[in-house]
Amino acid sequence: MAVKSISERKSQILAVSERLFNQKGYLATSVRDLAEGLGMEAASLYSHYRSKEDILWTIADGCADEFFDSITPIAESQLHTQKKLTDMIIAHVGVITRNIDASAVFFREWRHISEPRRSAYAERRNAYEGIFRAVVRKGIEENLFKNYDEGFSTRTIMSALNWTHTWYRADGELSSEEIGQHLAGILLNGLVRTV
Amino acid sequence: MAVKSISERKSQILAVSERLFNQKGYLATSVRDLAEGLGMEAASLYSHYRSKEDILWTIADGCADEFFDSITPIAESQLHTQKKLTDMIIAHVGVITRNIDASAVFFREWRHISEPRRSAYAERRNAYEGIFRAVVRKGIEENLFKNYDEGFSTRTIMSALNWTHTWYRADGELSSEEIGQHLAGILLNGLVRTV
DNA sequence: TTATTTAGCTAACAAATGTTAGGTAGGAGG
DNA sequence: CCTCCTACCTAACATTTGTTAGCTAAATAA
Repeated sequence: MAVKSISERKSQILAVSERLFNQKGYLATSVRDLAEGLGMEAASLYSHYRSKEDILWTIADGCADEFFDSITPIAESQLHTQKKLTDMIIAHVGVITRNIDASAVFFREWRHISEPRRSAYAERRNAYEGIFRAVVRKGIEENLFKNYDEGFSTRTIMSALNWTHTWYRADGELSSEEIGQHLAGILLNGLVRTV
Repeated sequence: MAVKSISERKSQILAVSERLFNQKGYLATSVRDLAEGLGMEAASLYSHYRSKEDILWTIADGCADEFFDSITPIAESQLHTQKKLTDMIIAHVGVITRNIDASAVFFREWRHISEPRRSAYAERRNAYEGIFRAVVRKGIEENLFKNYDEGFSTRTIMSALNWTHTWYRADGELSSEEIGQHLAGILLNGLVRTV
Protein backbone atom coordinates (compact mmCIF):
# COMPACT_ATOMS: atom_id res chain seq x y z
CA MET A 1 0.00 0.00 0.00
CA ALA A 2 1.45 3.35 -1.05
CA VAL A 3 2.09 5.44 2.02
CA LYS A 4 0.93 8.87 1.05
CA SER A 5 2.93 11.39 2.95
CA ILE A 6 0.63 14.02 4.29
CA SER A 7 1.32 17.48 5.66
CA GLU A 8 1.41 18.05 9.41
CA ARG A 9 -1.63 20.31 9.26
CA LYS A 10 -3.59 17.84 7.19
CA SER A 11 -3.14 15.11 9.74
CA GLN A 12 -4.16 17.47 12.51
CA ILE A 13 -7.34 18.11 10.55
CA LEU A 14 -7.89 14.39 10.20
CA ALA A 15 -7.34 13.78 13.90
CA VAL A 16 -9.84 16.43 14.93
CA SER A 17 -12.35 15.30 12.31
CA GLU A 18 -12.14 11.68 13.36
CA ARG A 19 -12.78 12.61 16.95
CA LEU A 20 -15.72 14.91 16.23
CA PHE A 21 -17.26 12.69 13.54
CA ASN A 22 -17.17 9.85 16.04
CA GLN A 23 -18.52 11.86 18.96
CA LYS A 24 -21.30 13.75 17.21
CA GLY A 25 -21.67 12.07 13.86
CA TYR A 26 -20.61 13.35 10.45
CA LEU A 27 -23.67 15.45 9.66
CA ALA A 28 -23.95 16.87 13.15
CA THR A 29 -20.38 18.11 12.89
CA SER A 30 -20.23 21.37 10.99
CA VAL A 31 -17.22 22.66 9.15
CA ARG A 32 -17.21 25.42 11.75
CA ASP A 33 -16.98 22.82 14.53
CA LEU A 34 -13.94 21.31 12.86
CA ALA A 35 -12.37 24.74 12.44
CA GLU A 36 -12.97 25.61 16.07
CA GLY A 37 -11.31 22.39 17.15
CA LEU A 38 -8.31 23.40 15.06
CA GLY A 39 -8.19 27.05 16.09
CA MET A 40 -8.86 28.36 12.61
CA GLU A 41 -11.71 29.72 10.53
CA ALA A 42 -14.07 27.45 8.65
CA ALA A 43 -13.07 28.69 5.23
CA SER A 44 -9.41 27.99 5.93
CA LEU A 45 -10.07 24.26 5.90
CA TYR A 46 -10.58 24.53 2.18
CA SER A 47 -6.90 25.33 1.72
CA HIS A 48 -6.30 21.71 2.76
CA TYR A 49 -9.31 19.69 1.69
CA ARG A 50 -11.64 20.32 -1.20
CA SER A 51 -14.78 19.53 0.79
CA LYS A 52 -16.07 18.18 4.06
CA GLU A 53 -16.87 14.92 2.34
CA ASP A 54 -13.28 14.67 1.14
CA ILE A 55 -12.23 14.57 4.77
CA LEU A 56 -14.70 11.81 5.50
CA TRP A 57 -13.47 9.86 2.52
CA THR A 58 -9.83 10.26 3.53
CA ILE A 59 -10.66 8.90 6.98
CA ALA A 60 -12.67 5.96 5.68
CA ASP A 61 -10.28 4.99 2.92
CA GLY A 62 -7.27 5.35 5.19
CA CYS A 63 -8.94 3.11 7.72
CA ALA A 64 -9.57 0.51 5.04
CA ASP A 65 -5.85 0.64 4.24
CA GLU A 66 -5.07 -0.06 7.88
CA PHE A 67 -7.34 -3.08 7.95
CA PHE A 68 -5.89 -4.56 4.78
CA ASP A 69 -2.30 -3.90 5.76
CA SER A 70 -2.71 -5.58 9.10
CA ILE A 71 -4.33 -8.86 8.06
CA THR A 72 -2.94 -9.43 4.56
CA PRO A 73 0.44 -10.82 5.68
CA ILE A 74 -1.31 -13.18 8.08
CA ALA A 75 -3.81 -14.33 5.47
CA GLU A 76 -0.97 -15.05 3.05
CA SER A 77 1.07 -16.97 5.60
CA GLN A 78 1.25 -20.75 5.92
CA LEU A 79 -0.23 -20.85 9.39
CA HIS A 80 -2.63 -23.58 10.42
CA THR A 81 -6.19 -22.40 9.79
CA GLN A 82 -7.24 -22.04 13.39
CA LYS A 83 -4.10 -20.13 14.36
CA LYS A 84 -4.41 -18.01 11.23
CA LEU A 85 -7.96 -17.00 12.05
CA THR A 86 -7.01 -16.24 15.63
CA ASP A 87 -4.15 -14.00 14.52
CA MET A 88 -6.36 -12.23 12.00
CA ILE A 89 -8.92 -11.57 14.71
CA ILE A 90 -6.27 -10.13 16.99
CA ALA A 91 -4.92 -7.98 14.17
CA HIS A 92 -8.36 -6.73 13.21
CA VAL A 93 -9.18 -5.78 16.78
CA GLY A 94 -5.78 -4.11 16.94
CA VAL A 95 -6.68 -1.82 14.08
CA ILE A 96 -9.93 -0.86 15.79
CA THR A 97 -8.32 -0.14 19.13
CA ARG A 98 -5.40 1.76 17.64
CA ASN A 99 -7.74 3.88 15.50
CA ILE A 100 -10.81 3.98 17.66
CA ASP A 101 -12.25 7.20 16.23
CA ALA A 102 -11.38 6.46 12.63
CA SER A 103 -12.79 2.96 12.79
CA ALA A 104 -16.01 4.18 14.38
CA VAL A 105 -16.34 6.62 11.49
CA PHE A 106 -15.49 3.81 9.08
CA PHE A 107 -18.26 1.60 10.42
CA ARG A 108 -20.92 4.20 11.12
CA GLU A 109 -20.63 7.11 8.68
CA TRP A 110 -20.07 5.48 5.29
CA ARG A 111 -23.69 6.22 4.36
CA HIS A 112 -22.70 9.85 3.88
CA ILE A 113 -20.08 9.10 1.26
CA SER A 114 -21.63 9.83 -2.12
CA GLU A 115 -21.14 7.92 -5.35
CA PRO A 116 -18.91 6.81 -6.91
CA ARG A 117 -16.78 6.59 -3.79
CA ARG A 118 -19.49 4.88 -1.86
CA SER A 119 -19.37 1.92 -4.24
CA ALA A 120 -15.60 1.86 -3.95
CA TYR A 121 -15.99 1.72 -0.19
CA ALA A 122 -18.49 -1.11 -0.40
CA GLU A 123 -16.24 -3.07 -2.74
CA ARG A 124 -13.21 -2.75 -0.53
CA ARG A 125 -15.20 -3.75 2.48
CA ASN A 126 -16.56 -6.81 0.71
CA ALA A 127 -13.08 -7.72 -0.44
CA TYR A 128 -11.85 -7.42 3.11
CA GLU A 129 -14.54 -9.63 4.56
CA GLY A 130 -13.81 -12.02 1.70
CA ILE A 131 -10.37 -12.60 3.18
CA PHE A 132 -11.92 -13.75 6.43
CA ARG A 133 -14.49 -15.75 4.55
CA ALA A 134 -11.81 -17.64 2.65
CA VAL A 135 -10.22 -18.73 5.91
CA VAL A 136 -13.57 -19.82 7.28
CA ARG A 137 -14.22 -21.81 4.12
CA LYS A 138 -10.83 -23.47 4.38
CA GLY A 139 -11.62 -24.44 7.95
CA ILE A 140 -14.89 -26.00 6.88
CA GLU A 141 -13.23 -27.86 4.02
CA GLU A 142 -10.60 -29.18 6.37
CA ASN A 143 -13.44 -30.46 8.53
CA LEU A 144 -12.06 -28.31 11.30
CA PHE A 145 -15.01 -25.92 11.57
CA LYS A 146 -18.65 -26.81 11.91
CA ASN A 147 -20.62 -26.61 8.73
CA TYR A 148 -22.63 -23.48 9.39
CA ASP A 149 -23.20 -21.43 6.29
CA GLU A 150 -19.83 -19.95 5.45
CA GLY A 151 -21.18 -16.43 4.95
CA PHE A 152 -23.11 -16.65 8.17
CA SER A 153 -20.12 -17.74 10.21
CA THR A 154 -18.03 -14.97 8.71
CA ARG A 155 -20.62 -12.33 9.44
CA THR A 156 -20.93 -13.55 13.00
CA ILE A 157 -17.21 -13.22 13.49
CA MET A 158 -17.12 -9.76 11.95
CA SER A 159 -20.09 -8.74 14.09
CA ALA A 160 -18.44 -9.68 17.34
CA LEU A 161 -15.23 -7.93 16.30
CA ASN A 162 -16.66 -4.77 14.83
CA TRP A 163 -18.95 -3.90 17.70
CA THR A 164 -15.90 -3.54 19.93
CA HIS A 165 -15.56 0.00 18.58
CA THR A 166 -18.63 0.93 20.64
CA TRP A 167 -17.23 -0.02 24.01
CA TYR A 168 -13.44 -0.28 23.84
CA ARG A 169 -11.61 2.11 26.15
CA ALA A 170 -7.85 2.43 26.09
CA ASP A 171 -7.86 2.52 29.89
CA GLY A 172 -10.05 -0.57 30.22
CA GLU A 173 -9.06 -3.75 32.01
CA LEU A 174 -8.16 -5.75 28.93
CA SER A 175 -5.43 -4.95 26.44
CA SER A 176 -6.25 -4.97 22.76
CA GLU A 177 -4.44 -8.27 22.31
CA GLU A 178 -6.30 -9.86 25.23
CA ILE A 179 -9.58 -8.73 23.74
CA GLY A 180 -8.69 -10.30 20.42
CA GLN A 181 -7.54 -13.45 22.15
CA HIS A 182 -10.74 -13.78 24.16
CA LEU A 183 -12.93 -13.03 21.17
CA ALA A 184 -11.18 -15.72 19.18
CA GLY A 185 -11.57 -18.04 22.16
CA ILE A 186 -15.30 -17.52 22.38
CA LEU A 187 -15.93 -17.61 18.65
CA LEU A 188 -13.84 -20.70 18.04
CA ASN A 189 -14.51 -22.73 21.19
CA GLY A 190 -17.60 -21.19 22.72
CA LEU A 191 -18.61 -19.97 26.13
CA VAL A 192 -19.62 -23.35 27.42
CA ARG A 193 -17.11 -25.30 29.48
CA THR A 194 -16.32 -28.69 28.00
CA VAL A 195 -13.89 -30.09 30.50
CA MET B 1 -45.72 -2.67 29.67
CA ALA B 2 -48.56 -0.27 29.02
CA VAL B 3 -49.69 -0.64 25.44
CA LYS B 4 -50.26 2.89 24.28
CA SER B 5 -52.92 2.89 21.65
CA ILE B 6 -51.86 5.14 18.85
CA SER B 7 -53.81 6.67 15.98
CA GLU B 8 -53.66 5.11 12.53
CA ARG B 9 -51.96 8.16 11.07
CA LYS B 10 -49.40 8.29 13.83
CA SER B 11 -48.27 4.75 13.16
CA GLN B 12 -48.03 5.51 9.45
CA ILE B 13 -45.74 8.38 10.36
CA LEU B 14 -43.66 6.08 12.51
CA ALA B 15 -43.40 3.47 9.78
CA VAL B 16 -42.20 5.97 7.19
CA SER B 17 -39.83 7.60 9.67
CA GLU B 18 -38.29 4.29 10.69
CA ARG B 19 -37.67 3.41 7.08
CA LEU B 20 -36.13 6.76 6.11
CA PHE B 21 -34.14 7.19 9.33
CA ASN B 22 -32.66 3.76 8.70
CA GLN B 23 -31.96 4.32 5.01
CA LYS B 24 -30.54 7.82 5.15
CA GLY B 25 -29.90 8.50 8.82
CA TYR B 26 -31.84 10.75 11.17
CA LEU B 27 -30.12 14.02 10.35
CA ALA B 28 -30.06 13.39 6.62
CA THR B 29 -33.82 12.86 6.66
CA SER B 30 -35.63 16.19 6.61
CA VAL B 31 -39.11 16.77 7.88
CA ARG B 32 -40.00 17.45 4.27
CA ASP B 33 -38.70 14.01 3.29
CA LEU B 34 -40.95 12.41 5.87
CA ALA B 35 -43.91 14.45 4.68
CA GLU B 36 -43.31 13.48 1.06
CA GLY B 37 -43.23 9.82 2.04
CA LEU B 38 -46.61 10.34 3.67
CA GLY B 39 -48.20 12.45 0.95
CA MET B 40 -48.60 15.50 3.12
CA GLU B 41 -46.94 18.83 3.80
CA ALA B 42 -44.06 19.18 6.24
CA ALA B 43 -45.94 21.41 8.65
CA SER B 44 -48.79 18.91 8.91
CA LEU B 45 -46.57 16.49 10.76
CA TYR B 46 -46.70 18.85 13.70
CA SER B 47 -50.38 18.07 14.19
CA HIS B 48 -49.24 14.60 15.24
CA TYR B 49 -45.80 14.99 16.79
CA ARG B 50 -44.37 17.96 18.59
CA SER B 51 -40.99 17.74 16.91
CA LYS B 52 -38.83 15.62 14.67
CA GLU B 53 -36.92 14.46 17.71
CA ASP B 54 -40.16 13.33 19.33
CA ILE B 55 -40.58 10.93 16.43
CA LEU B 56 -37.07 9.61 16.92
CA TRP B 57 -37.71 9.17 20.61
CA THR B 58 -40.98 7.35 20.02
CA ILE B 59 -39.21 4.93 17.71
CA ALA B 60 -36.30 4.33 20.07
CA ASP B 61 -38.37 3.98 23.22
CA GLY B 62 -40.91 1.75 21.49
CA CYS B 63 -38.11 -0.45 20.31
CA ALA B 64 -36.77 -0.70 23.85
CA ASP B 65 -40.26 -1.83 24.93
CA GLU B 66 -40.17 -4.57 22.33
CA PHE B 67 -36.81 -5.83 23.53
CA PHE B 68 -37.88 -5.91 27.18
CA ASP B 69 -41.23 -7.50 26.48
CA SER B 70 -39.69 -10.29 24.47
CA ILE B 71 -36.97 -11.45 26.84
CA THR B 72 -38.40 -10.66 30.27
CA PRO B 73 -40.65 -13.74 30.49
CA ILE B 74 -37.75 -15.95 29.45
CA ALA B 75 -35.36 -14.34 31.91
CA GLU B 76 -37.91 -14.86 34.71
CA SER B 77 -38.54 -18.49 33.82
CA GLN B 78 -37.01 -21.49 35.53
CA LEU B 79 -35.20 -22.74 32.46
CA HIS B 80 -31.75 -24.23 32.69
CA THR B 81 -29.16 -21.48 32.16
CA GLN B 82 -27.93 -22.64 28.79
CA LYS B 83 -31.41 -23.10 27.40
CA LYS B 84 -32.46 -19.78 28.89
CA LEU B 85 -29.65 -17.92 27.21
CA THR B 86 -30.36 -19.62 23.92
CA ASP B 87 -34.01 -18.65 24.06
CA MET B 88 -33.15 -15.08 24.98
CA ILE B 89 -30.81 -14.89 22.01
CA ILE B 90 -33.51 -16.17 19.69
CA ALA B 91 -36.02 -13.72 21.14
CA HIS B 92 -33.62 -10.79 20.84
CA VAL B 93 -32.85 -11.58 17.23
CA GLY B 94 -36.57 -11.93 16.66
CA VAL B 95 -37.15 -8.35 17.78
CA ILE B 96 -34.45 -7.14 15.42
CA THR B 97 -35.76 -9.04 12.42
CA ARG B 98 -39.39 -8.15 13.08
CA ASN B 99 -38.51 -4.46 13.49
CA ILE B 100 -35.55 -4.16 11.21
CA ASP B 101 -35.86 -0.43 10.55
CA ALA B 102 -36.77 0.52 14.10
CA SER B 103 -33.96 -1.53 15.59
CA ALA B 104 -31.43 -0.04 13.20
CA VAL B 105 -32.57 3.39 14.33
CA PHE B 106 -32.42 2.21 17.94
CA PHE B 107 -28.82 1.09 17.58
CA ARG B 108 -27.50 3.81 15.30
CA GLU B 109 -29.34 7.08 15.89
CA TRP B 110 -29.55 7.40 19.68
CA ARG B 111 -26.77 10.00 19.61
CA HIS B 112 -29.31 12.48 18.26
CA ILE B 113 -31.64 12.15 21.20
CA SER B 114 -31.02 15.12 23.48
CA GLU B 115 -31.05 15.19 27.27
CA PRO B 116 -32.76 14.20 29.44
CA ARG B 117 -34.15 11.49 27.21
CA ARG B 118 -30.74 10.42 26.11
CA SER B 119 -29.87 9.43 29.67
CA ALA B 120 -33.14 7.58 29.95
CA TYR B 121 -32.28 5.70 26.78
CA ALA B 122 -28.84 4.82 28.11
CA GLU B 123 -30.28 3.61 31.38
CA ARG B 124 -32.85 1.37 29.76
CA ARG B 125 -30.24 -0.06 27.48
CA ASN B 126 -27.92 -0.79 30.39
CA ALA B 127 -30.77 -2.38 32.27
CA TYR B 128 -31.54 -4.55 29.29
CA GLU B 129 -27.99 -5.74 28.86
CA GLY B 130 -27.98 -6.34 32.59
CA ILE B 131 -30.59 -9.04 32.11
CA PHE B 132 -28.28 -10.89 29.75
CA ARG B 133 -25.37 -10.26 32.05
CA ALA B 134 -27.17 -11.84 34.99
CA VAL B 135 -27.70 -15.01 33.01
CA VAL B 136 -24.06 -15.07 31.98
CA ARG B 137 -23.02 -14.59 35.60
CA LYS B 138 -25.28 -17.44 36.68
CA GLY B 139 -23.68 -19.66 34.06
CA ILE B 140 -20.23 -18.80 35.34
CA GLU B 141 -21.28 -19.41 38.95
CA GLU B 142 -22.73 -22.76 37.98
CA ASN B 143 -19.36 -23.59 36.46
CA LEU B 144 -21.17 -24.04 33.18
CA PHE B 145 -19.56 -21.14 31.32
CA LYS B 146 -15.88 -20.38 31.03
CA ASN B 147 -14.61 -17.74 33.35
CA TYR B 148 -14.11 -14.90 30.91
CA ASP B 149 -14.91 -11.53 32.40
CA GLU B 150 -18.66 -11.47 32.77
CA GLY B 151 -19.05 -8.06 31.18
CA PHE B 152 -16.82 -9.04 28.32
CA SER B 153 -18.75 -12.20 27.56
CA THR B 154 -22.00 -10.30 27.66
CA ARG B 155 -20.76 -7.60 25.32
CA THR B 156 -19.48 -10.21 22.92
CA ILE B 157 -22.88 -11.85 22.83
CA MET B 158 -24.65 -8.54 22.33
CA SER B 159 -22.18 -7.61 19.61
CA ALA B 160 -22.83 -10.70 17.57
CA LEU B 161 -26.59 -10.28 17.97
CA ASN B 162 -26.88 -6.57 17.37
CA TRP B 163 -24.83 -6.42 14.22
CA THR B 164 -27.42 -8.65 12.51
CA HIS B 165 -29.43 -5.49 11.88
CA THR B 166 -26.84 -4.54 9.26
CA TRP B 167 -27.23 -7.60 7.09
CA TYR B 168 -30.52 -9.35 7.84
CA ARG B 169 -32.88 -9.60 4.89
CA ALA B 170 -36.38 -10.97 5.27
CA ASP B 171 -35.92 -12.87 2.00
CA GLY B 172 -32.57 -14.35 3.05
CA GLU B 173 -31.82 -18.05 3.33
CA LEU B 174 -32.16 -18.31 7.08
CA SER B 175 -35.27 -17.62 9.12
CA SER B 176 -35.01 -15.37 12.13
CA GLU B 177 -35.23 -18.36 14.47
CA GLU B 178 -32.52 -20.23 12.59
CA ILE B 179 -30.27 -17.21 12.82
CA GLY B 180 -30.83 -17.02 16.57
CA GLN B 181 -30.26 -20.75 16.88
CA HIS B 182 -27.00 -20.63 14.93
CA LEU B 183 -25.76 -17.57 16.79
CA ALA B 184 -26.42 -19.28 20.10
CA GLY B 185 -24.67 -22.36 18.74
CA ILE B 186 -21.53 -20.47 17.79
CA LEU B 187 -21.43 -18.32 20.91
CA LEU B 188 -22.02 -21.19 23.30
CA ASN B 189 -20.14 -24.02 21.61
CA GLY B 190 -17.83 -22.34 19.13
CA LEU B 191 -17.04 -22.77 15.47
CA VAL B 192 -14.50 -25.50 16.01
CA ARG B 193 -15.63 -29.10 15.65
CA THR B 194 -15.08 -31.13 18.74
CA VAL B 195 -16.26 -34.56 17.67
C1' DT C 1 15.60 41.75 -4.82
C1' DT C 2 11.65 39.85 -6.86
C1' DA C 3 8.34 36.27 -7.65
C1' DT C 4 5.70 32.56 -6.06
C1' DT C 5 3.57 29.63 -2.94
C1' DT C 6 1.35 28.59 1.42
C1' DA C 7 -1.91 29.19 4.92
C1' DG C 8 -4.67 31.68 6.78
C1' DC C 9 -8.38 35.58 6.97
C1' DT C 10 -13.22 38.30 6.27
C1' DA C 11 -17.43 38.54 4.09
C1' DA C 12 -20.85 36.81 1.73
C1' DC C 13 -23.76 33.34 -0.90
C1' DA C 14 -27.71 30.28 -1.84
C1' DA C 15 -29.85 26.47 -0.12
C1' DA C 16 -31.84 23.75 3.26
C1' DT C 17 -33.36 23.16 7.86
C1' DG C 18 -36.98 22.67 11.91
C1' DT C 19 -40.67 25.08 13.35
C1' DT C 20 -44.66 28.37 13.96
C1' DA C 21 -48.75 31.24 12.86
C1' DG C 22 -52.87 31.26 11.15
C1' DG C 23 -56.25 29.55 8.10
C1' DT C 24 -59.76 26.05 5.92
C1' DA C 25 -62.70 22.10 5.01
C1' DG C 26 -65.18 18.41 6.82
C1' DG C 27 -67.09 15.51 10.14
C1' DA C 28 -69.09 14.64 14.92
C1' DG C 29 -71.97 15.80 18.81
C1' DG C 30 -75.16 18.67 21.17
C1' DC D 1 -78.20 24.67 13.24
C1' DC D 2 -74.17 25.64 15.69
C1' DT D 3 -69.90 24.45 17.82
C1' DC D 4 -65.84 22.03 18.27
C1' DC D 5 -62.22 19.14 16.84
C1' DT D 6 -59.25 16.88 13.61
C1' DA D 7 -56.25 16.95 9.97
C1' DC D 8 -54.52 19.17 6.85
C1' DC D 9 -52.92 23.52 4.22
C1' DT D 10 -49.98 27.98 2.75
C1' DA D 11 -46.64 31.15 3.94
C1' DA D 12 -43.16 32.62 6.36
C1' DC D 13 -39.43 32.75 10.01
C1' DA D 14 -34.71 32.59 11.84
C1' DT D 15 -30.75 29.60 11.76
C1' DT D 16 -27.44 26.88 10.15
C1' DT D 17 -25.24 24.76 6.49
C1' DG D 18 -21.16 23.95 2.97
C1' DT D 19 -18.77 26.60 0.01
C1' DT D 20 -16.62 30.48 -2.77
C1' DA D 21 -14.33 34.97 -3.80
C1' DG D 22 -10.94 37.70 -2.88
C1' DC D 23 -7.54 39.44 0.24
C1' DT D 24 -3.09 39.55 3.26
C1' DA D 25 1.09 38.30 5.36
C1' DA D 26 4.75 35.31 5.83
C1' DA D 27 7.86 32.02 4.10
C1' DT D 28 10.40 30.18 0.29
C1' DA D 29 12.83 30.04 -4.25
C1' DA D 30 15.04 32.27 -8.12
